[in-house]
Amino acid sequence: MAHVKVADELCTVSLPAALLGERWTLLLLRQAFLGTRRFEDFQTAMDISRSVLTERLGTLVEEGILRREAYKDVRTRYEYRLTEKGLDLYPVLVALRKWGDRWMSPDEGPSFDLHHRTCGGDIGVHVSCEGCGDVLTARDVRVTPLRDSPA
Amino acid sequence: MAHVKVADELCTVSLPAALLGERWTLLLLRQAFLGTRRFEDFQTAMDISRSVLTERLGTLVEEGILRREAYKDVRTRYEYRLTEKGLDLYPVLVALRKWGDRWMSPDEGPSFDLHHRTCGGDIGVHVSCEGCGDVLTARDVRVTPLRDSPA
DNA sequence: CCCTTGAGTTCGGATTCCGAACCCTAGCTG
DNA sequence: CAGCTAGGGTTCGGAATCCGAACTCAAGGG
Repeated sequence: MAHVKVADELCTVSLPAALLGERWTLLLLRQAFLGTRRFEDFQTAMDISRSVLTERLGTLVEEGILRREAYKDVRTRYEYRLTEKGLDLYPVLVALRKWGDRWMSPDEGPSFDLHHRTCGGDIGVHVSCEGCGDVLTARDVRVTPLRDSPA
Repeated sequence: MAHVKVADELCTVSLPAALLGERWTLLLLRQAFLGTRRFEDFQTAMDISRSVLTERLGTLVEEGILRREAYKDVRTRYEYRLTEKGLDLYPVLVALRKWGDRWMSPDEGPSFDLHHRTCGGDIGVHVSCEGCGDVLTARDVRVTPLRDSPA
């Protein structure tokens, strides 16, 4: 995370935003959630330069979002797999996807579908109130500064 | 969106990922959702260079996520406000925040709280099945490629 | 008139990114 | 066993971005 200074006002939005808002990182995670695991596969799927890929994979491993693991195929290979922490980013990616479906959908429609593995239903993401259960939008939420209010 | 080629495999995850995964963009949106609207306020709150801020605000306006509007204070000012399309990114930001709370929380805890405006309850984001209503994780979801399967 | 403020623009130097070439190790091939 | 190939990187020079600081420009204010 080269530009963590970007988020030096320690905040639980800006820290992850600084990490994920780095070129390629979100794309890389998308690819990981689609099942890509090997260096070569990331490289060809995303058409990213090898040096930058090395670096990004490295940061994500450092951050504990991916785990680098050797395994025996016909010979020793390495794979990058999502950790618990990484898998926990799923809502972010799905939210991105839902937004993309709605606002940036290419004419041919999305390139893959998501369904509930057991019942086959569509997947959704919702911001909701843990108290009353209502589904909320930005306007229904009140922000309360806790420390030195940010400007 | 300088590096849209990054996402030329047209996909409703990679398009937004390429847009938001650009340095500063997510931070800028966080700031916008916190209520920042003016050039100067963004600049000082995020400590971003003015030229890059100009450019980022520009792309977000082009993309229809922000709207630039003149208004009369003591004199004519400009503000950048979230459009409908922009507001609709809220789940992404909240998902980021939730993940940050869980995995990157600084010792002092988060710097602001979110509550349901009407009932005061906590805010959550969940991936769920629109069919059966279950809350899902990445492992509960099946991916079905629709076009040329991406490697 | 001169000063200040908001909102940018411009510019030189520092970073980061890119593509292409190179390296190293294991297994296979003959 | 010499040589070839593939996966997974590293290195390098040039191109694209980013940064901080200074400059611009218009509208009030004193």
